[in-house]
Amino acid sequence: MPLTLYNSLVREKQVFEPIDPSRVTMYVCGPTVYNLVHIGNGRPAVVFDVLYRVLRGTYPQVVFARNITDIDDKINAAAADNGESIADLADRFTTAYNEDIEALGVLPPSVEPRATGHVNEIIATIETLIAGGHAYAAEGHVLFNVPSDPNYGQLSNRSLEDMIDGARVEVAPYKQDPKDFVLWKPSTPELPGWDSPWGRGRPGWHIECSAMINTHLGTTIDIHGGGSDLTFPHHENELAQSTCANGAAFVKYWVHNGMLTFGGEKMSKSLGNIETLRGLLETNDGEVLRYALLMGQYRSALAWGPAQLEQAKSALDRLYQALRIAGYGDERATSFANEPIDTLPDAVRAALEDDLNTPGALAALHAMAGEIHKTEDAAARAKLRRQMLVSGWYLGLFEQDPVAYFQVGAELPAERIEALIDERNAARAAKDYARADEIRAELLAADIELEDSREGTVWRRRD
RNA sequence: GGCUCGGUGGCAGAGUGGUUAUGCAGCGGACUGCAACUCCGUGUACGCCGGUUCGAUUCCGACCCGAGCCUCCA
Repeated sequence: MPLTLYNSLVREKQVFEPIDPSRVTMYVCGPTVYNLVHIGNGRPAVVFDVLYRVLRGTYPQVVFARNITDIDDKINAAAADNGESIADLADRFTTAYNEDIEALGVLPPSVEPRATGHVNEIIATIETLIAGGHAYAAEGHVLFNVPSDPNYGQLSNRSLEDMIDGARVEVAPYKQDPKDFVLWKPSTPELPGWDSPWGRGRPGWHIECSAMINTHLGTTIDIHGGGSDLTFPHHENELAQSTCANGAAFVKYWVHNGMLTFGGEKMSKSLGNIETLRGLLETNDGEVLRYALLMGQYRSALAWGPAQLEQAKSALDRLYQALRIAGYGDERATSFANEPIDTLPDAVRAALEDDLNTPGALAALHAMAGEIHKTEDAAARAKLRRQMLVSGWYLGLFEQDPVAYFQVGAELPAERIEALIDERNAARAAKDYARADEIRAELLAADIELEDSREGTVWRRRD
């Protein structure tokens, strides 16, 4: 089965056929780094990480760029508030972002370009647009002339007339057309800025991505990803700029992830109903958060909340439980890094290749876990365990030792726990159940739970 | 108002023109000294109304409801 992806541009699922199978290119919009990211920002990081893993398992070379927007009015404002440079502020939050998504098991992209590192390319792109009659300078600004692009609106599927109706923005006097958008804007002396043919200023948001894609990936790329809320205006504008500047097709497959909802509403900074990733990581295993993000198909809105987190935790526990009893050795999912996609169990592969049906893949994983429990055969268990771990690599799960998964963070030292277990088992052997239960209660008071089995007693941390 | 996408059992969430995932929670049972883990069983789910069809949750139409975008937003 070939990989299919839902292409937002044509609004249907398509078979993925790369422009050049020897070099697949993907670009995903990363964060604007002016504060800590929230869990909603974690969704595209995780979703496109899974896609990256699938592509890597299928094609010999995948160039994946995920940008950092490090010049922006909010960054300027935050830096001014803190009395620090925008570079220092952006560096801090870039580091924080990478730490946070690493905790979600997200692999580093091939390249992580920053807007401020591409000002020359941005200026060059703007000059090309001006030369081509697609942009004009006015009062220190440079604007993209929307009517110069006959295809404008194709991605977000709206006509120019539609846009005028809903326009909620004040029309600046220097705009030739109300829909024109900024490529370059002037900076006051106290604001960060770069010299340009139009005076000292800074780039607009959309042009960064166009310039960075050109620099790192090429004029026409296979996949452009990002949140569905970026479709308009950000991606529509990128598409217009790049197509007009390059005179070539820009993106073959536009892929957009749906939003996280909290209490039925979109989780967003403006509504304030957000939870920072960092905050969630204080009380939750990153893999549990990742599992929760994978519980829904990436295009759908996904409900987020404490109940969903509990569900994710219980479900992931069940899978780790199966890995544990299957005899784990030293193998983890990372032991199977970059295994070709044809080593995946059919059900998992079929699900992932069907527009990244991660809930389907997780269901297949649970089926494997059930089989592990139902068989006594060590070879069968080993095979199933291997299948689970390979699947885990593709999903970015099972990166922990299955015993450690249940034990990290325990209040008591392992030696103390083991000693109590030995004492309890001696009591059980002597049929002194009162003492045995006393010990178990003592451990439970320290949030340590015991599991007895024929192979002996194991302990786990209770959450 | 325009453009999208949805409404599936208590919750989350796949999927399919007929055999109706999966997980969490609940209930009953097995296992266990008791638990835990695990296993087995259990719930006449597909917004509403028509239409097509031998048969629709799945296709078509209308309606109701919800979410997203149209301003920064993943």
